[in-house]
Amino acid sequence: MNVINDVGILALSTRLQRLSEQLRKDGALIYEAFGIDFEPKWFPVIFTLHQKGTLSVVEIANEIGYTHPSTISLLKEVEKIGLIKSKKDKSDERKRLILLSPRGQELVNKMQPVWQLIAQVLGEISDNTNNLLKAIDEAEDKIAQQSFLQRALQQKNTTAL
Amino acid sequence: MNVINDVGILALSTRLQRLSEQLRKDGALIYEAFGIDFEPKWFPVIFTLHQKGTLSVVEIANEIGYTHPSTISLLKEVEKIGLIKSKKDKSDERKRLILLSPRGQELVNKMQPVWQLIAQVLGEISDNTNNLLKAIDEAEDKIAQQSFLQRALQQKNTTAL
DNA sequence: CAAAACTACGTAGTTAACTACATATATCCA
DNA sequence: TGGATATATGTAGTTAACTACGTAGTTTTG
Repeated sequence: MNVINDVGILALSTRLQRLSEQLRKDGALIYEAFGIDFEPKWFPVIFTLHQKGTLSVVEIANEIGYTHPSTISLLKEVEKIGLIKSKKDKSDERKRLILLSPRGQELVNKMQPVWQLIAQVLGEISDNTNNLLKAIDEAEDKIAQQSFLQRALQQKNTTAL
Repeated sequence: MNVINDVGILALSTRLQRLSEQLRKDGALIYEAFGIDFEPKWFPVIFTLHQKGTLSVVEIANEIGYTHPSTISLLKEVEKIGLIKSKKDKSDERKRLILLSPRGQELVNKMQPVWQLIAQVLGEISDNTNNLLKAIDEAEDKIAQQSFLQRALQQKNTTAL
């Protein structure tokens, strides 16, 4: 992976993706090592429900930053293994309200110390001269002010490329 | 995206992935805005060939940090639109040697100023109190010393969870 | 020097996200 | 108050990575 590390900023997206995938893969192995039947990709959904209680499909999607179809398929998985349950919202028949099942709650409790350990180790990995998590926050803030595309188009015009 | 931003480090992988995707999407739009028929995902392959000249499939895969099947499918795409060509290695009949076609070379030349602009804008976005690219480098260094999994297992044993 | 092991490439199938579209219900306003 | 618009959910198909496996050529070694 020489070239891609060397071009630096140009391959930023590739680098981000690679690191993300690596962490997720090891994450799966960590749950396994603790004898917990849980996949890292379920974390956003389960943790959000743990924090917020009962939410609709779209509310969950917004919380976790995924599209609603992706969220639906995640919900299907975790519903299939019994971590959540769902019911129609009686005041709005379009909505399906999702919440943790007792088994889901139980699993969350069991995972708490593991999450704590994971958080500690991830903290260790990402806290360096430049803190990775803070760097993400800061970059996302910048993009929120003006997107990557907008910035590029502005440059294009000012430099008359 | 409240909850996932709030849990901080626990959702690191998700955050990395989200940012990566966002950059890639805007990247595609930038090439389009410059009238260049090029997809961000081709960048690692094309740039590597630009830098290194002629390489085999597996060599490219190693350079860009992808598996060789993924690399093959990328190569198929860029070969289809004529940016690269390939030939059998005569000293090792198993190998297929890949290099930029004249048209690929030409496109690279045309893209140089755009890459420069992209690099500048990405630099702007990622250079904050915590520099994102450096933070990635530092985190990957740490992982190279001892993986996320190994660190977690070590913790597990010392804390007798 | 032939069998075993290894390397390079390729294909098939999987996965986890996406976009586009469809349908049902709710809300708004002329 | 009913027709237009908006919202919530769901389905189908796409994409871009992956793993697993197979084949062909190369190298090593008993």
